[in-house]
Order: sequence, then C-alpha cells, then structure tokens
Amino acid sequence: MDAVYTAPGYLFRRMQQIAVAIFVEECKAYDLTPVQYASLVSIRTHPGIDATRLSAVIAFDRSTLGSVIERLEAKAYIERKPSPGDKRTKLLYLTRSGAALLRDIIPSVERAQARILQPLKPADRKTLMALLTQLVDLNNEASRVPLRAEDALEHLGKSG
Amino acid sequence: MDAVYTAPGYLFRRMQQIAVAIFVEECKAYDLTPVQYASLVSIRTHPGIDATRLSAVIAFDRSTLGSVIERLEAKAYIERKPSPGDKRTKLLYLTRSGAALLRDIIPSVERAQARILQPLKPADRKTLMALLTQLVDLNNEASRVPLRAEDALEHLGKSG
DNA sequence: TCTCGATTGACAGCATACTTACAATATGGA
DNA sequence: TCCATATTGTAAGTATGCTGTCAATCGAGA
Repeated sequence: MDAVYTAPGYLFRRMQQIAVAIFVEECKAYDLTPVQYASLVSIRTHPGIDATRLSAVIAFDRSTLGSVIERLEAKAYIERKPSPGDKRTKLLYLTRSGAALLRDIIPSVERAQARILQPLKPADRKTLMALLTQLVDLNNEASRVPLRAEDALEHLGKSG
Repeated sequence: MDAVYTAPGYLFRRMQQIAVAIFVEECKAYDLTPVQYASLVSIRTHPGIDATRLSAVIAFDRSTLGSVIERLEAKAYIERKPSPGDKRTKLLYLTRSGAALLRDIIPSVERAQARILQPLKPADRKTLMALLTQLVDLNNEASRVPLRAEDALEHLGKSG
C-alpha cells in the first residue's frame, strides 16, 4: 500500500467528503446537514420513534444522534415527548416547521444527490450504485452501528 | 428522496464508516487511525514536506491536519523541524520509530483494504474501484480540499 | 415480589472535518 | 525600501463519530 490513493478506504473517505460538500452547498439556504436531513426524513417516516431505534434505522451512532436530536430540537424542527409506557424513552415527532422544511428542501437534496454522480456516464452511475448498495449491505455487520431497519420497526406500533 | 437508503451520499457515508471500522479492527494492535496512517505514508514519500503541502497531497483539511500532526508527534512517529528558508513553516520527517511502525503495520492495512471489498465478486471489485477512482477524480474540485499532489510537489526540492 | 441483567438517554473524552480569524512571516511591485 | 497582499501555523467554534461510563428504568425469572 505504497500510495494511499488506490486504497478503497481512502477513496471512500474522499467520496464521503465530496458528497457532504456538495450537499452543504446545494442546501446552504436551509442550514441543514446530511445527518440532520436523514434524521428528519426517518422521523417523518416513523413518527413517535425513540432515539435508540432511530439510530438503528439510519445506522448512526447512538451517542452522536443524541446531539443531532438536540440541535434539531433547538431549531424547532422536532419535539421530544415522554413515552407513556416507558419512562426512559422520549418519542420523536416532526413539528409543523420541520415538516415544512422537509418539503422545501427536497429539491435541493435531489439536486445534490444527482450532482454527486453526474460526472459519470448514466450507465456507469447505475453500475456504481448497484455495486455500492450491494457492498454496504454485505458489509452491514462490519460497521459499528449495523442497520437494523426491520428489527427496529418490530418494537413500534408498526401500523405500516 | 423518500427513503434515505438509496441516496449516493448516504451510501458513501455508510461505506466510509464501514471502511474505518474494518481498518481500526485490523490495526488495533498499532493504535493508528486511517488518517494518521495516510499522513505517515505521505511523509515517508515526501520527507521534509510542510503541513500545508501535506494537506494538499492527501486532500485533508489543513486545520484538522494540524492536530493529526500533533498526535503523531506526541507518539514520536514524526518530528517537526524549523525550515531554514522560511520561518513560518515546519518540516515533517518520519522518526526511526515511525518508519518501523509503517513497516510493521502494512500487512494489517492491506488486510483491511482487502476486507472492505471482499464481499464482492473479484470482477465487481475491479469495476467498483475503477468507477470510484474516476468519480473521485472527476469530483476533485467539488471537495473542500481538492487533491493537489502535483502542484504541491512543485515547491519541494522534488528530487523524485 | 425481589432481584439481576438489559435498555435508555446522558455525559465525558478522543479523533476527524470544516469555518473563520489572527499573528508572524514572505513576497512582489511601487 | 516600503507596503499591500498572500501564506503558514494555530486557535476557537461547530458538527459528526466512536468509546466508555452512569443512573434511572424496565423486564424476566426465582
């Protein structure tokens, strides 16, 4: 591993940084980070989810997510309500303002996601995304916080 | 962008986290992070480089790199010497101990890099790496700290 | 019912990443 | 030579991302 440039780990780090830079640039009018955006989307999909389950649903670290939620609450995009059944957990809900933000920001997010892959030919974009999706899925257990979307939903009301 | 799971940005973030987790696991005997490793490798390749040029050579943020260098110096893997020509810059060199560490850690790093791609079929690994390399290169200017390997070397002694 | 083990949110501590700012120093042009 | 401008390292402030730990709470089994 003489030069670092050909190592997959190095390239994934670079791509992550590029993806974040593009996201932030496209969404700068909204002052929302990629992590905050993903959290909002998942809270909208699963209203009343708690922080631990949210961390499993988006595969983000539980400790980190705590401060992300704090910031989202400070910006009044979500609110935390005590759980009736379990005094330990706090349930997460989008506020009206959070729902509105999500509606407004989506075009910018889509533009960002498109820009990330834009330099490749359309066929190559498809190929890369297919392989990337596969690789993330197959390596799920290797990450510190594996994705547990299904399991997490088991414990919710799970109407849908 | 209803579900976050299909967004390239989300997938690159996940892969980066997976790659770091695998690196750390394989290299835990050495207590070295991926960023610290990349810095050491580049300092070995370019002895006497300064921090600003190093940041361009590996495309890491200049501010962040400051503390990375501090930690590497604290561990005695590198040393900083004042530049004879320029009182502002400090030149970076591997110590004997840093060079030894690099020699020892390389098998673990190679194992980590192989493990990252292992779940894919060999042909798919090649395809993914080719597309990823292309995409990083074509998006170079989009990142906050574009790679400037060539330019950076211009200003050095540049024996090789 | 009581107790032990697990879960939850919170916190401390470390390591990237990025922004802005600043003092010391260099450099090029008037 | 002098001065406006740029560069370098550093620092402060914010945001992930991870490791621990802890108290409060929960749940299951004796």
